[in-house]
Amino acid sequence: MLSFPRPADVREAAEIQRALRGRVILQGDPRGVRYLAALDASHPTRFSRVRGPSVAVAVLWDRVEGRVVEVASASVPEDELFPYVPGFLSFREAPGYLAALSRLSRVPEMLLVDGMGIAHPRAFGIAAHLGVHLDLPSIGVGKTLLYGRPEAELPQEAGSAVRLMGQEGQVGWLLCSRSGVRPLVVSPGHRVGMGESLEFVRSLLGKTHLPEPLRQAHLHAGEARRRLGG
DNA sequence: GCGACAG
DNA sequence: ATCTTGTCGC
Repeated sequence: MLSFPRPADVREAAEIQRALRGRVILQGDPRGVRYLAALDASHPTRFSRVRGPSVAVAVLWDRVEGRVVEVASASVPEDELFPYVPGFLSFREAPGYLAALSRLSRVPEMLLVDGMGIAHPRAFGIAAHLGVHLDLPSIGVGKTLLYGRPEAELPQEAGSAVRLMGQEGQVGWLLCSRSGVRPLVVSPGHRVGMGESLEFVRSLLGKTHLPEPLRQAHLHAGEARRRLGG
């Protein structure tokens, strides 16, 4: 697996993003995908009951059976982590995800990542970065907005969506996963079309706020981290 | 200069 | 991101 360089600072990180963003391909149809990996991480804070390392999780999800088939994780000590800076999440979380993915017994056909795809100030959020790095189709699903302006009033009805606009056109969608909840921020990462990214995430919605594979990844990440912390 | 700011 | 019971609304 290719190395994932750690930038010395935020300026260098932004240079890396600008150097790689041109590789993003915003076309592709993931409807036939069966095995995907959902990625989420759990970090301790000074308010955490449990101290210890951060944990990154890759959940292998079977879209035909609609269930988790495998869970892999990797722990990363705080002193190895790039700091959290909005706009630079990939430099903090991608190394752990790459380690977790390498522990899966099968290479997923695509990635579903907790965070942004191209709905990002430099059009290169963590889903785009991981997709380009691994040359895999990827989609970002965020819980709050980082970049972009909704084209219309926020969607209220379950399954409805509005376009999320950047300076040069659409960068994603705000998708209402359940009636009355804050919409999800859905954006293509790599090798997936704009409309296709929305349809794909819709196909993974269950009865909760997050798409089921990401919800499972979130649960497993928290559980794994608490297990390590004692 | 001011506000905004994924996890 | 984390902690956390009950409680209110679709």
